[in-house]
Amino acid sequence: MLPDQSFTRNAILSSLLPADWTLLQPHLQRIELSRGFEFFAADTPVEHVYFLEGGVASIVCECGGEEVEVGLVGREGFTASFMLMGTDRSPDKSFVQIDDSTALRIGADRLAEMVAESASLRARLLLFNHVLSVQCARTAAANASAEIPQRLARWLLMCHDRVGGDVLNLTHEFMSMMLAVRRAGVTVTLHLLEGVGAISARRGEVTIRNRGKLEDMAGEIYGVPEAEYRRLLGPLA
Amino acid sequence: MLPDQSFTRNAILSSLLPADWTLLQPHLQRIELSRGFEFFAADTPVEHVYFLEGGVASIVCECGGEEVEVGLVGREGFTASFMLMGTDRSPDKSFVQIDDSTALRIGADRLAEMVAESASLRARLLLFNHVLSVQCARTAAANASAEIPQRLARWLLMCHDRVGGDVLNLTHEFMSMMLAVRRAGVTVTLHLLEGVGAISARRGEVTIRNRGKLEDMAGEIYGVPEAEYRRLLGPLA
DNA sequence: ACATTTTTGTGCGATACCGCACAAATACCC
DNA sequence: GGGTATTTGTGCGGTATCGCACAAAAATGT
Repeated sequence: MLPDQSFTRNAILSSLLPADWTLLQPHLQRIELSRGFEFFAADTPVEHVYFLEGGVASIVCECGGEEVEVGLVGREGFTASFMLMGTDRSPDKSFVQIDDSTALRIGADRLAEMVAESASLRARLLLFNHVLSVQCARTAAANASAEIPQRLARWLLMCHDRVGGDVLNLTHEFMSMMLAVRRAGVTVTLHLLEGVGAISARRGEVTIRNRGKLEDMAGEIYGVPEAEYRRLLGPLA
Repeated sequence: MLPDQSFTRNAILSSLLPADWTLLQPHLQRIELSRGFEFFAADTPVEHVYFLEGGVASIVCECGGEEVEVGLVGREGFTASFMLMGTDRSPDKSFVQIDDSTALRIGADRLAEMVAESASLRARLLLFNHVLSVQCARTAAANASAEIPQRLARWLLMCHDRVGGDVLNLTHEFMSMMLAVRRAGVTVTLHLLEGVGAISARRGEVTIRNRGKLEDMAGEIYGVPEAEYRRLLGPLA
């Protein structure tokens, strides 16, 4: 059966008013996430909204043949937040980046109805959308002015924030696509981070060894969206 | 006195339902925009929301000493759209980039009340917020993968879309800050665009001569947010 | 008319990153 | 256990962009 509110690891769901939870709960369905699954496609009506309980979802722009990541969501939020704005689609797309987890999903139309009814539910979800906007703005700034080591450190930190442990299953190739840099550039930068003792890397796997050092490496480009989340939605349980 | 709905050049206001216009109209105040005026500051409660009737507002991140533009708004929208998400502040800031125009402003608190009351008003404003998010995402992608000529062409097009005529009053220094590139880089790139016949430039002034050529130069990185605007909010009058 | 400030043109050496290419290492499959 | 596919390590030449610096040109002030 479906979990009690206190037993989902999704931070938004578990912070809802009991009344709003009661509204949603009957329509939630637990789904196993698998690598590469698409939450929504570009310019296509979205079917479900997913409240992740772990793992990471990427939001990417397809732009000139390549895909560039513009957002990252985990159990602190949910996918397809644009549906709160009154559109059923977006020019971006989103997919599972790190799996090994579940999500609770609900039909997008159904959620839209409930959001229209309950102002408190709406308010909670809109706050997360704001945080996601801030994250995207910071990504734009980082892409314009930061160098690869800073950007990669920031990106690893954002993944680490959303995954249970310290081990991230990622290939260099994949990271290079997300940051829109050369694969070989990722390889040498990972060696740099390894040399400082911030991480250790093996085939298809990055392990966070020292968050502090990663944060030092990222500098000012990491932290603002995270602080905004805590300010508006509270600390992650 | 204040204008009739059909006489404001702001596209959002003039597309509102008459009932919503009646709600807002008594609280709107017309303001002359002057270069550098701040619509909102970082991490500071916003006082007013401005519906521009011309000119351009920049939204920028302050990040590591420098300012990077992450959004651009003109008479097609309004400032401080984050207030729709239930927050009174944001880590970014916004100011007048191109003046010579007016705006209709309303107290942010008052607008928040009205948005809470009127679902139709809320819906209209939220749609613009979505388009702004798409713009920001595209900016993030462009910053990651496009070169200066493409980025500058895109930026000039976005300004051109929002300003009445073909003349933009801008210094190289200012454009270099917005794109987070070297001032000298802007100078040579403007010469490049001039060489192709896309623009002509004089001290503190860029004139658009051939939009088509600018669009060719920008390529795929221009156009998606603009199409999303037309899809959801219709063509600009 | 002259001095001052702002803006633009231009050049030079450094460097971060690219595209490409290929070998080595590691996982996978039959 | 041997072949295949994937992932990673590494190097080389090319280029976009940087940081800096300085002079020319254009506006501004008195």
